[in-house]
Amino acid sequence: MLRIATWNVNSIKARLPNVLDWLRTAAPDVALLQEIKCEAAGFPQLEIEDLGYNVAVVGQKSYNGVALLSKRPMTVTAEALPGDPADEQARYIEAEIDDLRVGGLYLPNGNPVDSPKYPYKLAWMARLRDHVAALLESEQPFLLGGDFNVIPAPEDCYDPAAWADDALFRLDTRRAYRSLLNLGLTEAYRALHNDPGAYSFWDYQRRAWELDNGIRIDHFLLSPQAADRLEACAIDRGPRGLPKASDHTPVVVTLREAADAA
DNA sequence: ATGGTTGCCTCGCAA
Repeated sequence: MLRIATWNVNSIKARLPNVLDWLRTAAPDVALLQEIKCEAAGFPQLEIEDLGYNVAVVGQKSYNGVALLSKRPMTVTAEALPGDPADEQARYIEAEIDDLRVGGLYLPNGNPVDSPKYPYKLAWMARLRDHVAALLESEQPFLLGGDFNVIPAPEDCYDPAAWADDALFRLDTRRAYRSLLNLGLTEAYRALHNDPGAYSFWDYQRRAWELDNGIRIDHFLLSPQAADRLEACAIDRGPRGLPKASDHTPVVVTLREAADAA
């Protein structure tokens, strides 16, 4: 089995004890981290390597930033989402691990929707769609994991009406997300569970965690060849309830090995 | 109730 986690840690420096504890106990084979909020030189590489991970980082000062951790050998295949060389935001990292292509992403938030941030989000999603189309051409199994900043459906939100015009839920956002899925991808959690209220993010404000006012925005999208190997997908709410928690909690997908595929 | 919280490394911006 291959277990892959995604977690928006909201600053790797502020979260290091929580992240190290979770990696030790959950011990995923691969971990995709978002919002590390530091440059590659400031990433706590040694502490994570001590847990048995190879480390690849696409960093940025203060904002964004993604990392890919793998206990197995990996080859980095991309350090930016193709399609806009002028885009300097650190939001995408991709590697080959065994026969699997793994992309870790931090999709733009997009709020406020009447600012340039929203068109940037939609443009980023269009670039992601183009990149997925290219990956599908190869027929190599692949998986995208990360903070998509997209609430796919009303059951993924504690109060859909309140979020109707938010950049994470408005119609144009969900339309772009569906057009990505319609290329032939499988969203791992929803393929295996039909429970409403399975959230991955709770705002720091307004006692959102205590009231379970959450949203589900951290996802795994699988190519057909990867979806054939999908075994499980789970949200680990544990880390969100600990002191000094990130506002996101980890999601873990389990794939059968290539040799075990049906 | 246009509030509230966290992290960046500033005295505001992003989420």
